[in-house]
Amino acid sequence: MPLGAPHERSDAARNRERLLSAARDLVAEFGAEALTMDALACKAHVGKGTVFRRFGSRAGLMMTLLSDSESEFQYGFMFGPPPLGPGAAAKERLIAFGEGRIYFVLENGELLKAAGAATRNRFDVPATKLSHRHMEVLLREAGIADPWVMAMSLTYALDPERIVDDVRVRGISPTRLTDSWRELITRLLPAA
Amino acid sequence: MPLGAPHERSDAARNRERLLSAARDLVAEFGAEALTMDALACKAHVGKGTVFRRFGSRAGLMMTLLSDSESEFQYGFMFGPPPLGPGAAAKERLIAFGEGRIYFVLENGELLKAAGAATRNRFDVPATKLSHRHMEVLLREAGIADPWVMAMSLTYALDPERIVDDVRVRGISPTRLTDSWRELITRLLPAA
DNA sequence: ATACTAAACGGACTATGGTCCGCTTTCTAT
DNA sequence: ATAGAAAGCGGACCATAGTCCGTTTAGTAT
Repeated sequence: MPLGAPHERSDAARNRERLLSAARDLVAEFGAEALTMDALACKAHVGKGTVFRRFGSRAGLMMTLLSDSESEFQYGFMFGPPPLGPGAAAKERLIAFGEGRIYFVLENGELLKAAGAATRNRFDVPATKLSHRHMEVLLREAGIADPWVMAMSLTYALDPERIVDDVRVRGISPTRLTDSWRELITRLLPAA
Repeated sequence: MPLGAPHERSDAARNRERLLSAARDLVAEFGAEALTMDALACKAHVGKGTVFRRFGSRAGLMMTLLSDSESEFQYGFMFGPPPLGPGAAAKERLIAFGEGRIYFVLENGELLKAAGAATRNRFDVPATKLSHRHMEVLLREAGIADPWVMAMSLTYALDPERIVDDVRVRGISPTRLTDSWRELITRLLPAA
């Protein structure tokens, strides 16, 4: 909760816990795809309006559910050891970032797809902004002319829907994805 | 209509015309985003079931609406003059393809976004498959190790939602997009 | 303790994509 | 012309995300 928030009312806190717990149960049992807001409200013994006030939307709920694992990955590329974290060359860090991202998506794919779908402006997701900014900085360091736009191209190349569907629908192995990502970054940033 | 189709009944043909005409009117007047299937059925004086039998889904309708301009673009990169069409080097053709695609998306953005949204497996869209295949062939010709996967990365980099939002929401000029695409392909395929 | 206020609550309501199925129309074979 | 079959039709119906607003409740000031 943001600083300066006046005080969270006790009933609000209680309902938030109920909702998160019920949501985790439902996702564990039936998968994120199958979670409906009505079912969640019902299972948490809470009104539907409460669900939406708390999370804003289905996508917001999914992002909340993701935030722990997401924070962990973010910590990894911002403060962790090289080659993912600081200390390695931009090229190595980008390769490691893409590989990490691909495995992260494959672990949390359902949640990520659900968080991205039905969100206008997927880019408004804070985690997406942070990833984009990270790649932008590395690309600038590596001498790319328009790092902002290039980072956007790479962001979409790592789109959760793309990764999940490649692997689960089109039968591409994760290794092929990471190998191809490595080839992409290697050719994009040859000077090392 | 595909060969071997037994015969299109006259009432079916009449309703198809009515629907297409009504759909074009609605898109022209209110934009593709705002088109609802109920409104379309009503305006065409046709039942809702008829709309869905004809087009399958909202996305299917949008694809039908797109098919003329899409065919034109497809013709351009398959049979048209170089550098877009055959006769130029793979690298030049890829650069031209991306540029053409970016402008095509900016002209038909609403329809394309509407066609892609709400479609599971965006990749099932035939036009997308064709574009992917085209890039795959060019990438193989240029010596990319896994052209299928790389073509998928580039497909997502040219995602309609991405292009439209970059330009219309995030204020990036089309020129920056095409310049960055050129940089991407140039670095990706240096041997020319 | 009481009264007051702002926040939270809940569930009926709306919007919209998509499905279902009994009825109608067109075509064809006789 | 007639009858039968297959295709087409329409709109009631369903599922689900998201909104609205009158009611309840937790904190606070007296």
